[in-house]
Amino acid sequence: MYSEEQMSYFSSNLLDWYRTHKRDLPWRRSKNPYYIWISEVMLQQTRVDTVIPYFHRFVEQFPTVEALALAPEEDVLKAWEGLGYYSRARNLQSAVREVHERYGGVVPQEKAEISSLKGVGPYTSGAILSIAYNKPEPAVDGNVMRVLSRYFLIEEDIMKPATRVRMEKLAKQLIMEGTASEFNQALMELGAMVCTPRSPHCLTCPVMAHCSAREAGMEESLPIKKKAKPPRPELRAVALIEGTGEHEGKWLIRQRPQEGLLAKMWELPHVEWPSSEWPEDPVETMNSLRGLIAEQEQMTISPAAWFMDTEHVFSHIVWNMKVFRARLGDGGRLRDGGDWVPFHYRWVGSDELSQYAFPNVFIRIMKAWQERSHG
DNA sequence: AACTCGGGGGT
DNA sequence: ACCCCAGAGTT
Repeated sequence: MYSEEQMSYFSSNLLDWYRTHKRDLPWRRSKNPYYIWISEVMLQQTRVDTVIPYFHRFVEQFPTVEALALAPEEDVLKAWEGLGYYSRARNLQSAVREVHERYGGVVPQEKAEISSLKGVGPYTSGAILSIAYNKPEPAVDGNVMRVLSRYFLIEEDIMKPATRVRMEKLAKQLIMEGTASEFNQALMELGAMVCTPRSPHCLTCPVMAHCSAREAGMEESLPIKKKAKPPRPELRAVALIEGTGEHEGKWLIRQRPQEGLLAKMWELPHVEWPSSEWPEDPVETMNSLRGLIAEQEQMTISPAAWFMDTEHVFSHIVWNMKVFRARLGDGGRLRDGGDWVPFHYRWVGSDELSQYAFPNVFIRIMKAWQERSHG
């Protein structure tokens, strides 16, 4: 396929480069497969600098497989708060519980076994097996596909599963005997530090001499990647509900359903706006908000004033949000009778908020609220 | 193959 | 205003 010369040059030069240039990252200070596993899950779709503080806190709070297996799920979700893709945290704990119970707490070394764990896909299984156990398995992520597509000038769409499979075969062939752990990390390190998405630093690249894209002047136009669809807009009206009487000084929050977007996270009550744009008159918006909350939440509120606008961008949705301060109607009581209520509600004071895991957008709103009410 | 699932940093 | 990121699960 590719010349032996081009391949062996790549492997040996990349390895030499990595040994002298690798960053000192927290998860590189041990080969504990449990720590490697945590880091790899956190690093899915997330940058190194973002992950570092979360990794430190997480391994301190859950230092062993057993500690994580026995922890309450809500504690794990709280430790993940702000990192995003929260199913990663729930899948990780579920998988760690399986390792605890079925494998006696030892992360399995067989590809089939480790791949069967929740949240452990082709990349993560290869990364753990190679980095922690030095097994010659490929670990192909976005960095690796970018590097390989350039060095070997591969013009296939990296969004296609077939392209990743091809890259895995190639990446495996490139692993020299006994070097899997270092080589796979070297590939990713090159992608992160040198062979970057835009304006790659070819002049400092250890394998530039035989890089096919560089020779062809195509390093900036690879890899080929089909454009993602833009996120669909959603309007959402948020009720910032302040308690009265026995709930004075508290806010009303609710927990999201077990599955789906932001599963099991806590949030401020809000409704999707049934139209593609906001009314011009905020009074009309507040009246409609009261009606929607009454329909959907079986709860009467009195919206009092516009508080702020904000935006929250997901990969596939963008929430365009209007936040209103409000009080609870019906004498300030939650309806707790036989009516169907879709969410689990709770009154909490500002000192209790830290016990609950919130998506960042609601943390931003609540911070703005605190700053404005008692500066 | 297409969609779901967060959030932030780089340019 | 985009782009991308140490991806995996579901349909």
